[in-house]
Amino acid sequence: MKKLLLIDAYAMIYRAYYAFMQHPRITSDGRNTSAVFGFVITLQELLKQVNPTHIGVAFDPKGKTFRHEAYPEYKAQRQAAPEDIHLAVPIIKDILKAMNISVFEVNGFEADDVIGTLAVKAENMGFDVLMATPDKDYGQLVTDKIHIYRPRHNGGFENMGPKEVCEKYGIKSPAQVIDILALMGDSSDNIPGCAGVGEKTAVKLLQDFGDIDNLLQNTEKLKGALKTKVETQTEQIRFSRFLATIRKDVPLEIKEDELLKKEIDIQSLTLLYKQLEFKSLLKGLSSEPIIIKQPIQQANLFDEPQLFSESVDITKLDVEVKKGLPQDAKKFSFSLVSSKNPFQDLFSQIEQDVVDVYISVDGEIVYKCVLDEQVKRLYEDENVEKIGYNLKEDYKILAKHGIHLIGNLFDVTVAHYLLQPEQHHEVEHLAEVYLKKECGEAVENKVAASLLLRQPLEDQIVELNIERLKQVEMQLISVLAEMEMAGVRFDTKILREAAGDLNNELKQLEKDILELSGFEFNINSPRQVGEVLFDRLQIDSKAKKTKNGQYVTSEEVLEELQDRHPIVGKILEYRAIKKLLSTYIEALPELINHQTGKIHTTYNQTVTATGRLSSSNPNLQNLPIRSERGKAIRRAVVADSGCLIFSADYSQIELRLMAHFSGDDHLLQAFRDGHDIHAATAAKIFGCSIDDVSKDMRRKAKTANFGIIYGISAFGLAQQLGSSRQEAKDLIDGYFASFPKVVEFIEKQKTIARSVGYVETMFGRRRYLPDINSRNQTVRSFAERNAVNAPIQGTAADIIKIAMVRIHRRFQEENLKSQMIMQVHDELNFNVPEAEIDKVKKIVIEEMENAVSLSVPLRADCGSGKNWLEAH
DNA sequence: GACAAGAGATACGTC
DNA sequence: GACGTATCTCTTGTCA
Repeated sequence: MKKLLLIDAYAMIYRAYYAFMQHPRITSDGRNTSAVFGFVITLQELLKQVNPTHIGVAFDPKGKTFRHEAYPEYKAQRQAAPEDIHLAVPIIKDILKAMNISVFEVNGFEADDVIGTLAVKAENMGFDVLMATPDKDYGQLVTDKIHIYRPRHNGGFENMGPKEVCEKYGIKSPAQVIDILALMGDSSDNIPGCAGVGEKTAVKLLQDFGDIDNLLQNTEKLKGALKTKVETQTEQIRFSRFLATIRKDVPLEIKEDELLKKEIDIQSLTLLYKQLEFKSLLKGLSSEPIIIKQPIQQANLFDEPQLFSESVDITKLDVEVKKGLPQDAKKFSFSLVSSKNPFQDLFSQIEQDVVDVYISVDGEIVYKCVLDEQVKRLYEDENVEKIGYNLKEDYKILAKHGIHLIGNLFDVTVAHYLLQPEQHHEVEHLAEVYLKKECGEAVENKVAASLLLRQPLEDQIVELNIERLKQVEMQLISVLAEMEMAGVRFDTKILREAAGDLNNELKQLEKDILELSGFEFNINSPRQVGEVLFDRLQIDSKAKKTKNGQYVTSEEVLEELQDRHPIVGKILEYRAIKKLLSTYIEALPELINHQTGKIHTTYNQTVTATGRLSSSNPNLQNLPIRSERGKAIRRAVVADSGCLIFSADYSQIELRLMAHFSGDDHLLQAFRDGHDIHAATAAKIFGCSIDDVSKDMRRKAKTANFGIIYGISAFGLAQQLGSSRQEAKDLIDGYFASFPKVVEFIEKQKTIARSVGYVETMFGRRRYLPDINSRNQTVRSFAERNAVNAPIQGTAADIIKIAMVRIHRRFQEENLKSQMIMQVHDELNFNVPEAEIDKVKKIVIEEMENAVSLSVPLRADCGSGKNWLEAH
């Protein structure tokens, strides 16, 4: 198989150069080598991943191209390339020469055109072609045999064939990329496009008309402003298409043996790398290890520069380490930071010297060192406590390098989260508050600050008597890191099929809605929907408005108005489908990591006011489950081959906590007897036996139970029930009469909050409620509801965190391959090899149900299946 | 004055 | 009650 890798040199150089903007690479004599270094790293990564048989690199020539001749403004707005890039180009060419890689540069043509021509010729000669470039314009060249290899922001590359290109824009053939660009324009290339037309409109026009020629011949079919825009800019659109078209007929010969990947000239390359001070790259060239002695960086920490003026040889670290270990491990605490590394954006596989490791042993001197065996030994020493900030990120980066961060962790952001959950937790901020010092952005300062912050934070933790909670949270850091790394597998086929169906439905609905209304408007705009429904169609004379004078068009409002006009139901359905498509079905596949094939969410440990986790990028804690259509998404969450998804969730944990906290006899008894809690609640409120509870009674009781936990008002309850305020009030009165101790608990919480200004969970996690004595009733009521809800929601969070830590430990102890992959507040999900199912089930249920002892039993339900939906 | 980036609103998915 | 994300729309910042 002949495989040709073509690289757009400038595009890659720019990308690499800017990736280093924050922390440029400067040689000892002051040269900025970021562009060269970044390019070489990218090249190595490409060679490693693609393993091509043939390779070529294309440069843009100096001077004008045929596009400039036709259009003087072409790329005119572009700033001149930074001097460092100019200087980098000849060096990069030297490196390529030493690597025996052919360079192409054709006067009058850009690199795109050269690559386009080479790609087509090579395809005809039987090559598979990969074009390495971040530039989206290349999409037009893609065929079955010619793909784009596009660097991803989170590292790695995305292989884009015709399918991916078409999916990206929602078009039918890659050639349409030209028309998209011609319509929407491209500000970086100064392709004018059609003013007022962006990507969305361009795609829509192409879906309707196929191509630009057809569009321009049929402009009478367009309406309104869009019609005017297109008709007045016909020439510009045609010309934009000319500019956007990559040429495939550049006069150049393609010689197979020139492209052939050859041996590199190690001698020349070694010389170049030495001049450039590329230590890690040099290391990769020779088989002999190169010992690097690096002076620590100067740092002006807390305006005491004299501490840092002396250069300390890194080998001194060796001495320090031995001195501190292991007799007096406590004294030797240090911090590691690498989370803000600019390289993370570019690569997931990070070169050795790219991870900056900063270590401090006393909060004064900070060592910058190389990630070597010695450092690895430290990290993996369980007797050494690791202090830092955002340790979860560090844990993951180190894991990529085969280093396992073990021993006690102390993350200052997590510690502060326990003390002041709703404040900022950035080290910079903490340094100001607790150390009264400016810390700034510099990593070395933040490292030192972390170390100095440990004691004051620890003191406060002891003062609040929440050491246990601290221990749980600190142990949770590595559990979460492992979960994030494990990732969640999605079956993209299921998502694609769902996307197809739903897009068709959406299109039909859009058509219906616009027809029914008789107006052209954007259904995605709540404002426009409101205007159409209430101003034009006048379906409700006393429509509610928001504080900004806009009509309210929420689901809740529209449901009330369904009978007034058939358009209302259609809009609701449109919104439901649009939500599924844009938030889940179309967004999730984009987040799949190409190396692992999985989605790696981030669990935020220091975000919520109550102690819950949150999940982002994507949020896996709000994947649909209630609607039938939405279930397809959970069906797409699948196990690895040979594995099952195992799911376990706490049954009614919050109501059980209410029973425990309030000590209400009926609630306690109902849980001890294992009754259906909502039916039991209904029986009590309505004064009948549990067998006589009707569906409607149960529904009301269930709503009341929710209301109690959330502390919602009679008004809110009425909304939930869809009943009158009086009826809701009667229900609440009935509830309170039936469960007097619940009332007592609620009142007690409010009293506590009023007197001390905060409430606590069972484990002492605090939530401060400064508004509890506000004279504004709305504000005060909100705080009062928090006084009830926070301890319940927060204790539930504490409990599941304890369970997670214990389960993770048990998995390790018993050498299981099973992985915890998701947490959804009261539910844990696992990827489990089939042979381990029974063991896992036993461990998980045992640890969840025994995480804490309450006056009611804690129950966890579970199930397993090939996908998440089945496991429920 | 045009465009991009950011902020705020609105709506809606979950527990 | 607790979240995060998509989208629209308006405001603010940047640059010519």
